[in-house]
Amino acid sequence: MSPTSHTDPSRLRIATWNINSVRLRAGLVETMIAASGVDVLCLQEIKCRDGEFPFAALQAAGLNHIHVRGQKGWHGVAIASRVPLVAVDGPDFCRAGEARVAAVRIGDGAGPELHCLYVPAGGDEPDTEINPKFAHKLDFLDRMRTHYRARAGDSLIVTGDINVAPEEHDVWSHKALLKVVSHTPVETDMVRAILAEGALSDVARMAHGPQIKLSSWWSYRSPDWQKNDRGRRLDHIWTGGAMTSAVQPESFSILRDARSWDRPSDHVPVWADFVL
DNA sequence: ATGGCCGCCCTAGGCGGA
Repeated sequence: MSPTSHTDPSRLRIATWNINSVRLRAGLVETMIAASGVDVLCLQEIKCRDGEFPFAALQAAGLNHIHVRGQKGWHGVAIASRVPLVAVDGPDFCRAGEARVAAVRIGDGAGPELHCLYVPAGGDEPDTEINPKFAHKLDFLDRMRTHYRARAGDSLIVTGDINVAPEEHDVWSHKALLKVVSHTPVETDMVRAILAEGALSDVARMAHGPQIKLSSWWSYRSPDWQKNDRGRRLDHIWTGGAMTSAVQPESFSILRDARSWDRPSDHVPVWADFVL
């Protein structure tokens, strides 16, 4: 099992998890909070309206401050926290007007800014001429690039389901996935540019270097996800400015066990600790 | 690589996920 709750009040454990319906999996969210000792939880694909969010379940688990950006049936993101949050206007990355960005300041308003993102998956064909979903994904990523470039040096924590596995060892087979949406060169180059121009650090690779295989998502279609272990690292925690020295890379964790829970999400939780 | 699965919706096949 993974590290459990910690006692240092200045240390915040911040997690991201694509939950694939928060109403269906409110119980798993409670289990995850207990298993991880998480203080701030960023959720994607909540698949509900704001008022349908399972506030009581998260509050029962101690996350009393909740910011929801929902929509009916699809997409939707939320941030739930043990410490106070101040909601801020999130950057406008989505030209389709979908609920894919939630943004807060952690604490009383002077704390770092935290972004919870759900980047469009992009459909099947990695060709903007024939696949509008892929064009939408690239547009979303390009808006991210422009935004984070302008904010290089700011105190930022950027989390979420980025839907891109940017490095060779972020997929089970680099060669096999070069033409598969999530690992095509146009996408991986874009993510590298966002990180470089925004002076953002990828906490997973701060912790593990470039050579270790890491995954946070395994397809539902696999008859046995563990047997072939054909995963991809789609879920990310990036730091900017002072947050790059505030993060404790050795705390970085992927809760792989969660993929074997009863009726699991196809993504598992990812977290890291921050000393603020 | 594929599609084997999964969850949503004015309940049933279509859409989206990645």
